[in-house]
Amino acid sequence: MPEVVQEDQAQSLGRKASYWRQALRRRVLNWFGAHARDLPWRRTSDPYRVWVSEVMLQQTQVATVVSYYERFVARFPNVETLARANEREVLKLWEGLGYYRRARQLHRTAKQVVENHGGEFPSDFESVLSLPGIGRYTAGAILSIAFDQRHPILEANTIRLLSRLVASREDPASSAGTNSLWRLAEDLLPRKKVGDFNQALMELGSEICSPRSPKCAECPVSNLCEVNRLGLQTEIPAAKTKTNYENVNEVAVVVWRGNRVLLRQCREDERWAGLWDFLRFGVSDSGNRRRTFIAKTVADWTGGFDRHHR
DNA sequence: AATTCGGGGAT
DNA sequence: ATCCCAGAATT
Repeated sequence: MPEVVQEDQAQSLGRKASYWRQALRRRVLNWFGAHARDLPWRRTSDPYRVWVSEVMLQQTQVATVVSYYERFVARFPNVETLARANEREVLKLWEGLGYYRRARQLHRTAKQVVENHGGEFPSDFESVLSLPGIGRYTAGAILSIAFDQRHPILEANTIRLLSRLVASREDPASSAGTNSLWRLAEDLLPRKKVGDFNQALMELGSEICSPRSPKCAECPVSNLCEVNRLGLQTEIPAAKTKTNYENVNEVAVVVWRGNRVLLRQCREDERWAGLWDFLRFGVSDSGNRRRTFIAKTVADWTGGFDRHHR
């Protein structure tokens, strides 16, 4: 019976995947137990402090955050003291960290927590997610670390780690790539010690599974890792497509006739496709031939003003 | 989907 | 020099 055979294969694959996940959870957690760095925010499960650390750590390296975090929670030991502070002082303690919107939103959120949640940091996902400056990553991190709730996380370290574990060729920056990584992160979660597990993945990504030359020889999950098996560490994840900025010198010519102004509609194959613009010229080449060309083009367009204007 | 927000660490 | 960092919000 084909159906029975298919069922057996599916069950077999399911058992394999289940074994793989369990082995991975166990090894990741054991490794973390032995190698976790002693970071100040790991000495507490106070949701307020976990929250402060997570916001400070957004796009900011651990080494940079430590001293800022310690100074901040010393001055504002709980959500009430932060809510009562004035914004200038909060910003002053943030000075040098960058992304200053985070400080303002942290302050706003503290006030909201006092106002709407009786000063107790909310513990349900939707409430936390709705707070200013808290997205899917930060909400999952706070709830898993502070309350051991079963929420996945996905950020710089685990994007790299998970992409390599399954040798994903998808671009992690694309929405499809991001979606499959979130799904994987969710599949991997253990039932207990979720916060430890999430932190362990990040620690592993940061300390072992580094961008350029990952230390696979020291990695506790190297023999569960598809990239390691294939030797594709330098290929995966795909390099970020860097936005290239080119300096452009342009001159725009504004031609008036009465209360009307001359515009042209950009071709589909140029920048501002389909949009209306002044006559615009690159001036990287400022030689005479270029000037002649510009003068002639302006004359042509000006001559046809009545046909082309809008 | 692409940009913006930033200062500093790692290579 | 260049890449990258415990992302979120906006357009």
